[in-house]
Amino acid sequence: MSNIRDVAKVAGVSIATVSRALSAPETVSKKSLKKVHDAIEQVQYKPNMLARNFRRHRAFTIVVLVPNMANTFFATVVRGIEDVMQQHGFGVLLGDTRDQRKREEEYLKLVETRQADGVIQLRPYWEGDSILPKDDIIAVNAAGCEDTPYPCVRIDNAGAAKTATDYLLSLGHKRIGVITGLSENPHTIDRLKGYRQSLENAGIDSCEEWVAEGEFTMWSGLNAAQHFIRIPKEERPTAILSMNDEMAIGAIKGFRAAGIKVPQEMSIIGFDDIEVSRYAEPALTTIAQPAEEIGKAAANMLLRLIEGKELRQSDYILPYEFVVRSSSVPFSG
Amino acid sequence: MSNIRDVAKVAGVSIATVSRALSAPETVSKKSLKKVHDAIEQVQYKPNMLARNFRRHRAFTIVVLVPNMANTFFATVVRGIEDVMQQHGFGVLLGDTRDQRKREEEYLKLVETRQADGVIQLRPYWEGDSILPKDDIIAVNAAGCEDTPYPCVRIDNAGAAKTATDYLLSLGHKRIGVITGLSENPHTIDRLKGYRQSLENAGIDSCEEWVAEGEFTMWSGLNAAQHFIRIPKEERPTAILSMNDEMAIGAIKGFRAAGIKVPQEMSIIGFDDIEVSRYAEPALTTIAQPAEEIGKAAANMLLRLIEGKELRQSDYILPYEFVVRSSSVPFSG
DNA sequence: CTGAAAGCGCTAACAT
DNA sequence: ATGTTAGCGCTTTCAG
Repeated sequence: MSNIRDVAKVAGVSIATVSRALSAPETVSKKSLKKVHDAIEQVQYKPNMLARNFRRHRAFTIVVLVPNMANTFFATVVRGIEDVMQQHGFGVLLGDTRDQRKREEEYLKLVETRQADGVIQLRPYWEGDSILPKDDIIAVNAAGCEDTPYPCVRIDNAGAAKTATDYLLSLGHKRIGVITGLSENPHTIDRLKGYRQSLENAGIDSCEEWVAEGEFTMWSGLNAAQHFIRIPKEERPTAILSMNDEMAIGAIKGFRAAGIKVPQEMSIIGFDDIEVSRYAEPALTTIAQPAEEIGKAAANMLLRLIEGKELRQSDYILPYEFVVRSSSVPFSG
Repeated sequence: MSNIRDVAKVAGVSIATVSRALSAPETVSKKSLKKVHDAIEQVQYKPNMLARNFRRHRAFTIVVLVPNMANTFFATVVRGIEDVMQQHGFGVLLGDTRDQRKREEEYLKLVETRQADGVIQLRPYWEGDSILPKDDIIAVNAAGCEDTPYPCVRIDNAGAAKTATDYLLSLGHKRIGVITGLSENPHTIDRLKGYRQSLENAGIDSCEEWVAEGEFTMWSGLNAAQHFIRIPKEERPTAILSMNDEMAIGAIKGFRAAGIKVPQEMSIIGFDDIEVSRYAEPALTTIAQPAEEIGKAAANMLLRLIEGKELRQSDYILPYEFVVRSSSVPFSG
């Protein structure tokens, strides 16, 4: 393994010149530059980034905290993050936390011990259960919720849920159910707000029976369907807003298994617009979050922060789209 | 930011003792240990891993090369890798290559420049189009194919494809189609081998028309369905083996759109057993790859290699499972 | 534009 | 069991 000294020797220049030739070529004469490059070629020099980063007090690495990498939505956000980070010469360390606080802490240590320069958190901020914000830790939240006390890029969750519910109302549905995430989850709270607002505007009293708690997994969506199936048909919602696509897919499975036709007897709207949703049977009407864009925006924010720059805004809201497909149809009493 | 020197001063010991207290506590007296820990607490010392890794000539980081992180199967393998790595104090750098060779090379540089100690490649080895194996780069292939010229953990792809085809045969199907990945993709080759073997054993001449080329995406699966739909009904396969679940899901969508009933008129078998497959309509019969286990095994292999140990075997084959669900039914001519 | 030299924070001989 | 000390490979003043 050759080092900068070997290159200097072969090139007949000082190590300082070699160093400059690599990190600030414009400050070196063409002649020296050529000598250095030839020498690098000759001794097969590969700079030791471990040494370089150490010296520069920068890891050129960030860590991303993901509740579950196998979730397509999260994976897509991470792709966006990774794309801009790699363009800027930064590596992305994967922190699949599996919803465990201990793992979050473990990964955060990478930042405290300088192995990473900052962190992007994909779990929404949760008062009383959040390891961020933290002094001396540069962090950005991606795809989070309202009132996140550190820089954040997200969509208007309440607005999106309201849009979807409004749409169901416009189709003539009067009893509209909702499948939520865990009740304390901020996404649940924000989206429930929009859902309730919509019903209220329409003069409909929302009913406790219409709310089924899930946990953002297909399995829990299927479970939630059971809840609605148990309600007598005359009182049962005729349409449901699911707070993500996974649960919507699970719920469809549940309803079909019970002989309830989707969408004829039960309209369903999802949230996120993951890739499989358009291939679901029926194709899912859903709120499309710009997952990759969210990731990119979060990455750019974090880079600015790492470079010590100011942020133009610290609650960056991206537009969502409402995508109508086949899982939602007019009410047919 | 305090350093080891500050700790030593406060504790009244030498920096060597502090260093040892952290990395080899058993070689330090209880008394010194306590002094050190108290001092660490007092000055809020956090070791600078950048310095430590530099000094130890090790990044304690690996990089994983993934063709597409948004693919659930890959994401699950990565989870397995990450789990093992984090238990061993190693970070996992994400290298989403988006099927671009340039990106692969970019990420491989992280190993050459010592920012990572090794690499796990999730793209199958491809003669003439592979950046691995490479001298001085410690690498393991995960979920790859036969005859990979560097350490590899995988399933028996040919055997799995044969199992699935045999099953279709046993259900009475005589015309059995297959949706492949790109024709040069080693997975395509290995699995096609099993498929052909099965037909041959049954004395059936496999027909070129029965093979539709996809590229492992839902969209290409839907496309492949079009191919089969164009074949006159009397000659059309009555069952299809798809080389992954995504394409199977796309194909089902395609057949349904054309009014062909799945599974009544067309049985379909997938490959991988990603989570959504059991929620598909109909639930997918499929080859279940032990994705997370593959990741864990690959991670353990890589760790041994990084530590300079020998491998017990360099082509590690894990068992697959054949999962029968509702997308495959007996032939009903 | 170039070179000499002083470390960055830590580990690992080596000596005690 | 502990301390002294010499770097790891690189960047970055500071002179020239």
